[in-house]
Amino acid sequence: MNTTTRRGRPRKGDARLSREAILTAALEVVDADGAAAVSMRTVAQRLGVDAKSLYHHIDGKEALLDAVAGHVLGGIDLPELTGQPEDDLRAIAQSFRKATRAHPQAAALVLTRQLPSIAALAPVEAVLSVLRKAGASPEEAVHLLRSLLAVVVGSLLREAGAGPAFGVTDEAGIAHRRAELERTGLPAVVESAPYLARCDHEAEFSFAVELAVAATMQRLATPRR
Amino acid sequence: MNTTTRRGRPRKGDARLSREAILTAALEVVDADGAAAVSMRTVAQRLGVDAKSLYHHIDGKEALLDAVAGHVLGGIDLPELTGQPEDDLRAIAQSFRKATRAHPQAAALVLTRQLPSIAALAPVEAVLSVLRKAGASPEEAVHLLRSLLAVVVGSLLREAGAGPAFGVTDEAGIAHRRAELERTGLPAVVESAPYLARCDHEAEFSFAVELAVAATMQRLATPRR
DNA sequence: ACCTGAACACCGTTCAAGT
DNA sequence: ACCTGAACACCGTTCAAGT
Repeated sequence: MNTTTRRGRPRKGDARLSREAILTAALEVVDADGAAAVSMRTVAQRLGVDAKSLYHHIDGKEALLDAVAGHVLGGIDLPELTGQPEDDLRAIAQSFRKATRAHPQAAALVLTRQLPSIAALAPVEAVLSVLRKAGASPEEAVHLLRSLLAVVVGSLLREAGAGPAFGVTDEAGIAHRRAELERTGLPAVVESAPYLARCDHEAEFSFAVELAVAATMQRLATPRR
Repeated sequence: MNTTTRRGRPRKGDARLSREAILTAALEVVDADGAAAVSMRTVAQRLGVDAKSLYHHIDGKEALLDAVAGHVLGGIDLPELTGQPEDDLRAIAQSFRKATRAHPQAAALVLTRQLPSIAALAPVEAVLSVLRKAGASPEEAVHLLRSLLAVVVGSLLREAGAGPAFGVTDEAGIAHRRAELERTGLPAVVESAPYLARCDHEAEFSFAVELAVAATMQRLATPRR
């Protein structure tokens, strides 16, 4: 036991409060107890500080959550591009997934907040440049980018447990869910119930990305107008 | 001015409080002031009732929001199927969009909540049956369904102003956004800035759906394994 | 059966002080 | 320049009453 813990007036000579420290503390709260557990008070407590002190460094709770989301998104580790458009698009999508999987409890935050566009610029530049090299016009590249982003966001949102989902990953739950689906009596649902009841998120993500990449390449191969 | 307004003890002989009435009131609050404005107190006030009374009909705030989301999702008006798989998939996607556009402020709620799978069963049955008729196996139909759902959810989430977005719809904002994008100096971003700065949500939705439907049909035309 | 008063343990945020 | 005490106007929710 050393001198780092104190009661009462905390951290006299310790590191000062800073935007960076607040952000880190907030992310710790998210990772530990989920995004719903973030409050000015819980974050401040983790720093041994009064909640009101945070306002000297951050613009309020909404701004704090935006900053956390931006921070996670900024953690994307983009792949080196190979020049093979299909491989590169796949790899960028996977790096996006990796960034959100690093903080599962923060995923919904990242996918759901209106982010300051700047935060996501690096991956956007990467996708656009791959599409341009593959023959897309600057305009078409934007449409394709948005389609790809929709697939990625929609898939990761399902994985984060937000958004409409049907499948479940634990063996116990699958059987129950399957029985539930079969009881609906809807013919196509019943037929697909065994597959609808389970969900391998990684496989589904890859499937969806694969489909989107194939569609993209197919479209670029077809001369337009 | 008639006798419907009262102060103090409200609605003596009026319609009784009910789950249905609470749900409607909550949706009114969402439509009027956004999902963030929903509280047990604001909803109760709209019914001329104490907040605590709601607990006799609903399981708490989270359950209330789930119910509102389910209610909006339940308002989907599915198209009659034509037997043309591509047309049918497109039409189902558009009916999904229509349901969320009917309550724009509730869209994020619908797209973001872990819904009781039952709520979305009708559209799921529709999509699965179209895919089966188009030649998909029960298993492949599920993967394709999930991919399509991801595209739809991701696109609508962008439209709802949640999730990462770049474009803007008002002429005033577009110029500003464009300048901002050009200042980044990222070559592909700069090249596409004029298109990146604006976003026609309906067109982007249709584009993404079109791409996904094309990919789906292409895949079903290719014999698997 | 349904509604509420009193009460509790929380929130985010402002502002005038304190060092 | 940075932090906090006092204070305000909110939250969701429980429980013991009241009708």
